[in-house]
Amino acid sequence: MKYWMVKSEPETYSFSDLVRDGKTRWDLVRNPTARIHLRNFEKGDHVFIYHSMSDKAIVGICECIATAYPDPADDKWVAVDLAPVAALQNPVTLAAVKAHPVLQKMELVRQSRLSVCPVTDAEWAIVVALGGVKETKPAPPKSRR
DNA sequence: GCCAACGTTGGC
DNA sequence: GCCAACGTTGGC
Repeated sequence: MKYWMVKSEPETYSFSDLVRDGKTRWDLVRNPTARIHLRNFEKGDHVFIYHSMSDKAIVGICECIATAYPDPADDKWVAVDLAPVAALQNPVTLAAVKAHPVLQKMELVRQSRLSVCPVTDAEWAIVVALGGVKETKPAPPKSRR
């Protein structure tokens, strides 16, 4: 199993939107390097969600539930499907990442414009330890009678 | 195939 | 709002 990070502006699509939706198509990625990474997603890989711009923090974890397929909007590009796994209790901010001797070497810092990038096992463990993990369950079905 | 001009992303 | 970094476009 591999680890990844995808970025999104929370005003456009946030981790809480993903929790609400239960799963989502991660599409509209229009960068050649990001596409290479997306194509390497395997089912079961875990993925950090990073909120860019207004938040600038790693906020949650999701899982790849469908590997790359053509982006319905433009089949030159690809999409994957993601489902939420857990929120970070304390989002790990970009400032914290830059302040950490190991995390400051993350692709997130090295190439800030890349919207899909790999995360090493070591980086993953540190972020999870710093952030703490809170189970994110789909809303329980409403009892009806 | 090179490179200047322009566009986009995202941090500050 | 500015700018750095990177990508894309198009003239030559």
